[in-house]
Amino acid sequence: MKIERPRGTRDFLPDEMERRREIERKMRKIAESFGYREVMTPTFEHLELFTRKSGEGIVEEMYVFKDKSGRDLALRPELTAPVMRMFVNECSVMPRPLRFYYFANCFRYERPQKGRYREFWQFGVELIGSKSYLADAEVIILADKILKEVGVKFSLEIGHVGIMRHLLKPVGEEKASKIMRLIDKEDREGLERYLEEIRVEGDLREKIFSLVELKGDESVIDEAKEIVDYDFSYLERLSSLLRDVGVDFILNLGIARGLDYYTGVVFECYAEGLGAQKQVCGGGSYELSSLFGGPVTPSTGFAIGFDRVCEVCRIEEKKRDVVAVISFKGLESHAFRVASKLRDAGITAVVDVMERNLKKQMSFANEIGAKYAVIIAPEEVKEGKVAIKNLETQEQVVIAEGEMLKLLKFGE
RNA sequence: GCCCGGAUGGGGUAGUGGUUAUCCUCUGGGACUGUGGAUCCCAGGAGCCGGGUUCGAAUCCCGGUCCGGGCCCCA
Repeated sequence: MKIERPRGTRDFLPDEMERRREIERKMRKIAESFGYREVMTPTFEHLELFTRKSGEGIVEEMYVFKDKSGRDLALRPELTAPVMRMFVNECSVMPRPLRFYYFANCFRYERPQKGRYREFWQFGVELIGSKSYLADAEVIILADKILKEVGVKFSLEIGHVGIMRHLLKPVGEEKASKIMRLIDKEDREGLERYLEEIRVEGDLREKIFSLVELKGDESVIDEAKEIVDYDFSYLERLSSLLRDVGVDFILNLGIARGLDYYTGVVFECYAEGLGAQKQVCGGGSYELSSLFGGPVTPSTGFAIGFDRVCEVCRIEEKKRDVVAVISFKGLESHAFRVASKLRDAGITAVVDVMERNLKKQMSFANEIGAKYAVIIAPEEVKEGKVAIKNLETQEQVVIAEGEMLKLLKFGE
């Protein structure tokens, strides 16, 4: 009986891997051009790292296990918490701000769907240590640039959870959090019911519903000012800066987060063509450091759903040029030696390992899309020469082995 | 966790409660031991798993698994 892949996991064949690596390479390059440096954290962590951040409820959606000493561990469901743990543990004296990026697989125990897998990849950044709107601006510009550069069609929505939190101050923190969660879920009926339950009525109730509906260009800030007495200059300066540098976005004051550690600006990117799982990027400013035993450290970051990007973006894989080294029976060692020379020169060279006849070797070279065949034949070997055939033009020349590199030209 | 639809060689498929499961493609070999894409020949390889109904099940029924779509969730 065959053994199948576990549910929600995927195999990636060479064509697809080349494409994924190409997309990954572009993302890395852009992040690095902004001064972000790669970090890596463990594939599994103490369960508590994630429950402290997101609550006990998420245990249901994680791969949780005990190790042989009975420790509760979990495969990472995301990377912000691990990166912040690392920051608290080992980065306390590094100059601020810190610019980190990561590209790694994550695991969630959820029902697989289009664009949702149990093992999936996230590309993300964390900009740690600045409370300025400039930090949010940089991170948004970076996310925007990456998605544009890989050819994703998306819309960017920016909100600010501080505004709603300010409005909700009178109801107390706990109730405010619950309200934020209901807003995040877009559960308007549930919100209605809850507000009734805790007897939030009249003016405040109206204001909550009005604020949630505010979505559009910067004019929504003026409308919001009518609703809540809050310092909007942060959002105004951010909006203005983003416009100045050519980032397209809309403001959506209805964006909330179900979790309490988001502190200010939050943003999301939605792509077309992904069905229900259309969010390709989510981010915002947060404060997790103190939750993990470090000093209060304002941070901002985002995570891109790499697999979703791969599904909708335009990037094609880069095919490697290949040279097939073909030899007659008895000349295999020559073939291996010639192949080795080509490889040393940076060329991908494949030799026959099937002990096939010449015709089959040629046929195979053709099938794998080799551009050249270097043919090792008895007559030429005697004179220290090889035959080089261009498989596209069918031209063939005999040349001294030492000269062969000159004839192998690849388009670029 | 819930709802809907699927599952036949590696890929794509046909078919019917009853001999040896169809075709295409593919893979390996040969025709063809100094040269690729063509052709021909030979070989290889399949009814998701478990249970039930039946003289007989790949086919009908039930359960599970996996895939696709949707809900929930989405840190």
